[in-house]
Amino acid sequence: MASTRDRILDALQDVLLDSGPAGATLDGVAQRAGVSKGGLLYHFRSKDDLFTGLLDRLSAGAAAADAATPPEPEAAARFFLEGSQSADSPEERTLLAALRLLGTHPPARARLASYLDDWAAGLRRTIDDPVTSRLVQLVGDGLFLHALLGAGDPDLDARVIALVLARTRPE
Amino acid sequence: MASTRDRILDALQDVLLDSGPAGATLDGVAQRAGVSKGGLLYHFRSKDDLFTGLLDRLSAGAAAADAATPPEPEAAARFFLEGSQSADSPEERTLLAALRLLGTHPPARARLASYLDDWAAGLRRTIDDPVTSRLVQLVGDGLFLHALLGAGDPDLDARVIALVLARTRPE
DNA sequence: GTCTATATGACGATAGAC
DNA sequence: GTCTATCGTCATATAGAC
Repeated sequence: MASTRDRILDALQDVLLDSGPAGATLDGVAQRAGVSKGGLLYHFRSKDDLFTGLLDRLSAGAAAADAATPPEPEAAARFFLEGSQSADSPEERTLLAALRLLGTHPPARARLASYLDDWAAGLRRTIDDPVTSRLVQLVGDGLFLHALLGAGDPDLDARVIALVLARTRPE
Repeated sequence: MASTRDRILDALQDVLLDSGPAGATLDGVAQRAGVSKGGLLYHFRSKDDLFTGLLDRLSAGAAAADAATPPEPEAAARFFLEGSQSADSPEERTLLAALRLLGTHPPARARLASYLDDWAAGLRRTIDDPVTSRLVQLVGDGLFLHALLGAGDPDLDARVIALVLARTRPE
């Protein structure tokens, strides 16, 4: 059973994803969550507090992603690279929503930087060579940026991924 | 001599870069540009029109970047990768300001996607192998994302860049 | 071309009933 | 715990003088 608090954060994500921070008003979020503005403000004292709640949810997801990273180098790299391309899972939705807070909510920048770093912890742990590990991370983040902007060429990207994965295999 | 119009767009960039979209009010931009709000609205009919003006300036910069790409594959890749790490030039400032419009101004997403694509046109033209060219682009965009969030490890990144550059050299 | 003054509306947050 | 009602503030945009 989802708590009202969680439903409010879900609504905040929805609003951020389809109207951006400009549409993320207390009224708008409350309406989407099916509560009144007063009800919302009982759970989150201010708009800042609401945004902090979303970033906390994001941080919680980072630990889960780290734990889900496979123990084999190539599988870990594939897990990371393929996860960078889409926005299907609930965790990805939270990330995309949080990215929209950049510029609007100053603490978002540092929290997102930590998130990217925590996510790549699984790569550093699994892949011995730090240069290879960083290469995988940078390519993944590049893919993520393109997915964010709705650009990218799936076929070509698949070939780049294959090239990078080859480097994770012992020779 | 900079026109008033240009000075207003400069002011918009300044405001976006240090207060984010929330601080980008007509009053704030006008004050920074040294004109009144009425004066601003003579040059740009609405806030939307003002944002469009910034995105037009960005598009103009993409063509210049393409033209500035060196004709040799490795030099082109180095130009791209090193340009992805910093935010010094006027063009980079325009890009960073435009990125802040994501979420606030819906058309910004597509315009930014085109910009990234136009920027990489120089790579596609110079580097024969499309997979290598795309690899350079993705790593560059990953570096850019990290620079944007203020993260990154310069020494390690330099080693990744060296690795990628090696692939642009004929064997 | 640039200004001042003002109409109009939206947002964040508080107070207090239920 | 959730609601309605309301206050104060600030933003966009218009109108019209200079």
